[in-house]
Amino acid sequence: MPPLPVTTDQAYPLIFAVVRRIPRGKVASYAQVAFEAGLPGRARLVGRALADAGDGKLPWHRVVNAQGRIALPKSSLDYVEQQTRLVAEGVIFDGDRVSFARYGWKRSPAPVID
DNA sequence: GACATGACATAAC
DNA sequence: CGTTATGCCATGT
Repeated sequence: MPPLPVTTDQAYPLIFAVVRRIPRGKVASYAQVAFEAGLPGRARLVGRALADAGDGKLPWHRVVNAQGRIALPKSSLDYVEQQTRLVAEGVIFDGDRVSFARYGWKRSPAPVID
């Protein structure tokens, strides 16, 4: 079955709920947030949701693009804000990128069966 | 309704 | 590393 159609009014709360449970010091990609929210393939919608957010409590800074980079113009104040907040949480930038291997949020760490 | 734009992703070259 | 192309979906003109 194809993904159920969801209006943005319904989608935003789902997206925010996922973003809210990204732990401190961890990051998630837009695509991952969309996926966890039950909206596969809607990464762009996540970006819009965060841009529209305005909720001061929302840890929007823990969402970066698939390359581990901040998805904002480097010249923007929001860029600096996001980077500063991440660094404050202990995230170390490798140049302008963060390592998903070290800081990527894994909802439920898959137990390795050997 | 066509067209452009964007806090995106993926693949190909 | 880079650029281009394609898919994607909501908004604004």
